[in-house]
Amino acid sequence: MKVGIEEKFMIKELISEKTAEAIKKAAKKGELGQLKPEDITELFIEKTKNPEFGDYAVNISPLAKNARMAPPKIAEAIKSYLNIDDVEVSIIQGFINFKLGNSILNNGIAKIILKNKDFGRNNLGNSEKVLLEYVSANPTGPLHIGHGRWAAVGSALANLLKFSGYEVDQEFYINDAGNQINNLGKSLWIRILQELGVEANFPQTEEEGSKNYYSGDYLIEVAKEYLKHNKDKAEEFYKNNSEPLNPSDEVIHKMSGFAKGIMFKQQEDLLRKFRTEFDTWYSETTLHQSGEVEKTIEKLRSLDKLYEKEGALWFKSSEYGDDQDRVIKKGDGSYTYLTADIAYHYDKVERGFERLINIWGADHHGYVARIKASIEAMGKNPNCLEVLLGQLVNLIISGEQVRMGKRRKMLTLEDLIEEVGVDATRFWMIMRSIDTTLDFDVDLAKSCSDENPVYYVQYAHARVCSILRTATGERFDQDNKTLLPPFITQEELKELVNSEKFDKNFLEALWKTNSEKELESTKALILKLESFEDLVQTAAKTRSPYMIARYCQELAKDFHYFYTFTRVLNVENDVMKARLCLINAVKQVFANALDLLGVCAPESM
RNA sequence: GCGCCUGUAGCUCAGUGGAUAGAGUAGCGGUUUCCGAAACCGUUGGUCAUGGGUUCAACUCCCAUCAGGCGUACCA
Repeated sequence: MKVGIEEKFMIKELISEKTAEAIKKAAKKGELGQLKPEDITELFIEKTKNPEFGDYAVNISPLAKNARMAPPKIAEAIKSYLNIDDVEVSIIQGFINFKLGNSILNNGIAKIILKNKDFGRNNLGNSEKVLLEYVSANPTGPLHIGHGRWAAVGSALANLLKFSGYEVDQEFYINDAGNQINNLGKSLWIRILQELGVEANFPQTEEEGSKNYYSGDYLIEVAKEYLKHNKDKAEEFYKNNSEPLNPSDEVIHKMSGFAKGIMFKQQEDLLRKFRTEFDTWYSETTLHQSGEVEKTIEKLRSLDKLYEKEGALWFKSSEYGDDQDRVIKKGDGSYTYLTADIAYHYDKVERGFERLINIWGADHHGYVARIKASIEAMGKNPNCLEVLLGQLVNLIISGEQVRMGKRRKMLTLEDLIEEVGVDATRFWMIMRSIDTTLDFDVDLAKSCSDENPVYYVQYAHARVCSILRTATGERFDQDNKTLLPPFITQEELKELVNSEKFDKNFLEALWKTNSEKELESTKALILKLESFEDLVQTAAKTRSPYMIARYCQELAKDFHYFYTFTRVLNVENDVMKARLCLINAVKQVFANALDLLGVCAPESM
């Protein structure tokens, strides 16, 4: 079956277009007072607050100013030109309300069956080439919970943007150069010495430089791994480096190289397990080695954006809105972190990406102005860079807040996933707007109870599947002790939702009932399903995967409500078929939505 | 001091300048001979931090104040 006109449009679009037409007609005829057709602003179609009013509504009060008429009169004038098939139009004060008829609702289901996996897909992005960078952790230790939030949100956002017609590349910038990497090497050296039985300790106080070491236990394993293959080498190093805290550059280099290799591999493996897949792993070191960093400096120099002061080289970022100028090359001749980052972002633009989206922790927000300044200084449009600043994560364990410290003992992302599972962790990480500090309640996320929104959603999906299984399974007749044939065979069920030959007429049976509850719950469910398309666009536009998570909860709610009042099986055959088709649509929408989140939609649980 | 984020029900959070500010959870009271009760229904609970301003209309926009978080490096 081909997609008919009715199935092409979202209900909101349909109402919006028809209303705009009606307003234009009324304005042309001079029935809207002073209002001219060009005064018409974008109409805001909303769901009604109260179902008694109808299903959708548009508030025409904003037109009152230009028209110089009372809102109810405006509404009356517009209404007389408003004619939408199978939609009842009514007026209450400044609102025009729309009540949808059955055939519009049936079309909503038909659209889902026809579009299937592509229901919700749209072309908002218009193939814009996006580089989405997130996580970008230092390879100096295990990923922590905060990284987990960006991994979950970032990968979900990537899915969402792709679904909305953007061409997305996901990238992880490996901060594998600079001081922290040296510190990592020095720290590993101490662990290796300890494994060799040498007296070697991390500095204990800040004065002694404890901040410059990674004293977490995880390096013990790395030290053991190193010694497995390089024991002789380590002993040889020790002969020439008797002071544990002052190894030679050669030792530091070897140690940091080994450690970061292992750390990076661990991060990569964990992220994959967490369903976060990057297209590119971009190493900071390669930026230095390829001369990209030098080239960037030369470019800025040639544009007269650099100057020397107090033995350092500065970038005039304050010319572009930054609070102050920034050091590009330190007094000791080395570069700051910013320098490579400028080169990196310039490279992103040079690679042909039209939009750069970064997810950064809020603790990096001071960086936004400098990077934007550098993009502008290099002659590109700084607005192509969108930085999504996410607030941090607090862990709640047994009702108490546990603060994360990088260099102390901590709960890593791996531990969390181990305890809570990938699905629950992802859902919890995604379900809040990134503007708010996330309280991650480990006990709640772990609990397989009604308190856990993940299971609430997954349970709804499993319930749908359970009905479908029951529908096609043989039944045992208690009274006669015999087996009855299934309600419907596998083949019949498949035919019912076959998008090739789909005939929506049989959906009329959904409305045969006289039960208010059945009608109401069926209608609410269909409206929720239909609204997914619009929601995806809003979520993509505002870069808000959390909206998808909320939607899943709402859909689950509407389905459970439907389930409670409306039986699918053991009803008249044509009604059953129509309802089976409806719950198939529910299953499909859950699958599409959960897929965007990277959360499983289980058949049973 | 300055900058960014936050402040909405006991708790965790939604809310696009528009109708009586919503959900989950907690509390209280109910619902299962019948497709999965990991569910559902009802009910209690609000000075939308405070004070001004703009607007026909403000939780929403602007200003100030208060509170919390995060920044404010020749660290990354």
